[in-house]
Amino acid sequence: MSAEAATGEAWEDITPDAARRLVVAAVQAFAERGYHATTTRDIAGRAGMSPAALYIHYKTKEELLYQISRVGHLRSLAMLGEARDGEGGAADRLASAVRAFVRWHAEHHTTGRVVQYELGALAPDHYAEIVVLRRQSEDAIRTIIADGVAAGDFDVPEVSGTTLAVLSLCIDVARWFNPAGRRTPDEVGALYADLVLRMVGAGRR
Amino acid sequence: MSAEAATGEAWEDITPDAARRLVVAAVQAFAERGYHATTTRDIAGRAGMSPAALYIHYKTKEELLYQISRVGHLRSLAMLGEARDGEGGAADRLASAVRAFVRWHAEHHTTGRVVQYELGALAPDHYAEIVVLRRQSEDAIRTIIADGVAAGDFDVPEVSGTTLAVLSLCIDVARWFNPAGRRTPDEVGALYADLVLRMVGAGRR
DNA sequence: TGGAGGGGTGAGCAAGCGCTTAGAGTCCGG
DNA sequence: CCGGACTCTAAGCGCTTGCTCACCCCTCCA
Repeated sequence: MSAEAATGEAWEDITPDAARRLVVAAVQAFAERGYHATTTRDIAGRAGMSPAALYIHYKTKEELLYQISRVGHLRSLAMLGEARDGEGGAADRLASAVRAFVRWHAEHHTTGRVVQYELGALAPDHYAEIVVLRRQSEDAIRTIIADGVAAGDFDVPEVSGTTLAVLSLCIDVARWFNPAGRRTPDEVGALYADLVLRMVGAGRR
Repeated sequence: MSAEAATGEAWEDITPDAARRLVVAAVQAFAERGYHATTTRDIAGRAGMSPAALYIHYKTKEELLYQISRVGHLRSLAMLGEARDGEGGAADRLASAVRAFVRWHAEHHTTGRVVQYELGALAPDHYAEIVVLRRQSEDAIRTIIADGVAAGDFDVPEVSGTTLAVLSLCIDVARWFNPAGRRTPDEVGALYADLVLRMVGAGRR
């Protein structure tokens, strides 16, 4: 199945409705201001509730962040794992992975910003768990690139460094993407897929 | 003069010594924890002073951040401007710019993190000023790429998008670079310069 | 020698934070 | 109809924050 079959955004699966509204509000506030500059009063206000209501559904403010981070990372991993295990050569799979990953970060740049840039606010045990997920995502990309090199389809002098570069490109989209800008998520995805294939020297042989 | 002649790190030019120690302490604290999670007590403690001493040299906590951000951005701009105006073809100048920029972000990743990721904590007037500097840095890279396309040395379907991609690569180094890691700043700079030249299709013709 | 100025500290202020608690309202099952 | 569970609010607590102030010490100059 195509890696581009992106999982739905939103947090529709979160119940009850109040818990979902809090998560959505937290994502927006964390993305705009960062975890530490966001207050529980701010989150609750955006969700149309009192600050105390937050603690009915979540143990702490940090647990909200953890939930957002975990779900976001699991989605990333699912997307990249799907691309790695897809059919086709390494070039097709790499292009597919980049298109999907870039598009996700563009379409869900608010979630992306929280997921990628608020790691430092996680409690140590939560952080350790998230790091494992991030490592697995990195491994998925590295595997595709290594496959390409092994098959002679790619010309890559340094697989790990190149893997990091590919991830940097994809992740950083969350930082700069502007929905009001001139490029759609699909357009950025396509451009970046092409740029990445050039980086790995696909098609030079 | 070569763009790689990087300006010195450090903040040696800041006087008096106390003001300099406060800036150095602030850079470290902001890089580790982020602006909002850093307290004035934390900064002052790292500088070996009392919290009140901070206000002898700086009007507010935000002014400290602004100073760090402004100097960092001016250094970036000087570096990139120098590369743009350097001698040689677009490929040489682009490679030079990327090598210098990446190396700077690797060597000074603490400053780099503050400069690139704590923009949201700046006061509106300071933020507006910094955005101008960032735009100029982006323009420097775009100019080199446009020159390459015009000269027929580059094969770039979308100059602006590619410019953003190049900046993403360079900037993101500050986020992940680890001095204890296996790559030196020079090695990352060289790898990234190569990757960027492939991205713009230099040497394909 | 005394005063001014610069640099610094300890103590504190006003504001705000994350989180808790007592009480209220609603809904549902017995 | 009543009691329990769930959800929520108003009010508040203990603590921390950015910043200020009164005072002190040291150096320099007239």
